[in-house]
Amino acid sequence: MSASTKLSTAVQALCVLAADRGGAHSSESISRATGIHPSRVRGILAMLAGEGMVVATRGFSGGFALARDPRHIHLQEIYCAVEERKAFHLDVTRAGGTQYPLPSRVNGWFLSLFADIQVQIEDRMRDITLADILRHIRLPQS
Amino acid sequence: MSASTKLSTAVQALCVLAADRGGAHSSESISRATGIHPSRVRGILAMLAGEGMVVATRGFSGGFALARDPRHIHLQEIYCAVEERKAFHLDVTRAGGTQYPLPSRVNGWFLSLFADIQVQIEDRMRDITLADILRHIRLPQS
DNA sequence: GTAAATTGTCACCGGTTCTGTGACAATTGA
DNA sequence: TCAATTGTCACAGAACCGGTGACAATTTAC
Repeated sequence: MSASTKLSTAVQALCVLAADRGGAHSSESISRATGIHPSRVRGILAMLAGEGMVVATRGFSGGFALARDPRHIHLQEIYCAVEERKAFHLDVTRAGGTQYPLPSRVNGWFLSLFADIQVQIEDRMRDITLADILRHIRLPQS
Repeated sequence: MSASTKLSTAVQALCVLAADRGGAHSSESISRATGIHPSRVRGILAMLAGEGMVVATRGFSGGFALARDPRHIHLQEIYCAVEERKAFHLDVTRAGGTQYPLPSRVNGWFLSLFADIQVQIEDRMRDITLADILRHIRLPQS
């Protein structure tokens, strides 16, 4: 994994919110715009709300809205909010201790390399804002 | 996922081969050094043999041996040989055509971003050779 | 105060992928 | 001829992911 589809889903939902910042959008309406199941929309936007990118209000006429200007929402934030596993994940649980020194040495080296690459990727994503994405995909304004 | 354990396994096996280039190493002996199942060793080294990094000889006193100097075996080659899926994979099969224009636009944008990142990662791996890895892990010479 | 709308969250199912393992044909040298 | 070895397939178990439904908690409208 891996960048799963969660990242894409999150960005799609944010695009809907950014396209009309007049009021709150329900998960139902976001689902109509994207084809994503409402429960999934709620689950993913709840993660973004937990990181302060989105404001979620319950109850009648509730829904989701952007908490900030799209120019100040960075792709790296979105990525970190929805992806718990790193892009390059290496399972080291099976590196059998001292019996096999080679696997643990190699895995240790890989872990530091992957951490390095991860930083590189996140730096790259830190330079991309939601406003940039909106500009590139030329969202058909509703 | 995505850098699976296959990459680590491949590097471990190559380290064994590089540590003693005198003769061929059987999958059995590589298994003893790494704890990896012999069948798995064969499967992964067969991929590397297909890309010309390793020479595999069948029959009595057969086995695997490096085909080149470790200074000329690059991590990027190993990675491409064993990993069929890209690190950043995005499943776009579910982007439902014209009914939902937003998902396909966002996914298209992501695909190009991920392709870019993939190039960055592979460039990084192209600068690392098997000899570099051996130096860093200080392989206990047999 | 009651009802409706909405989020938050959990649980379940089905599909896919990965790993570990065994088995066996093909090949090669003694 | 026989033993050793690769190449390759198949199978099971685990883990993960996406899709879906259900329901409690919360808030507004009336």
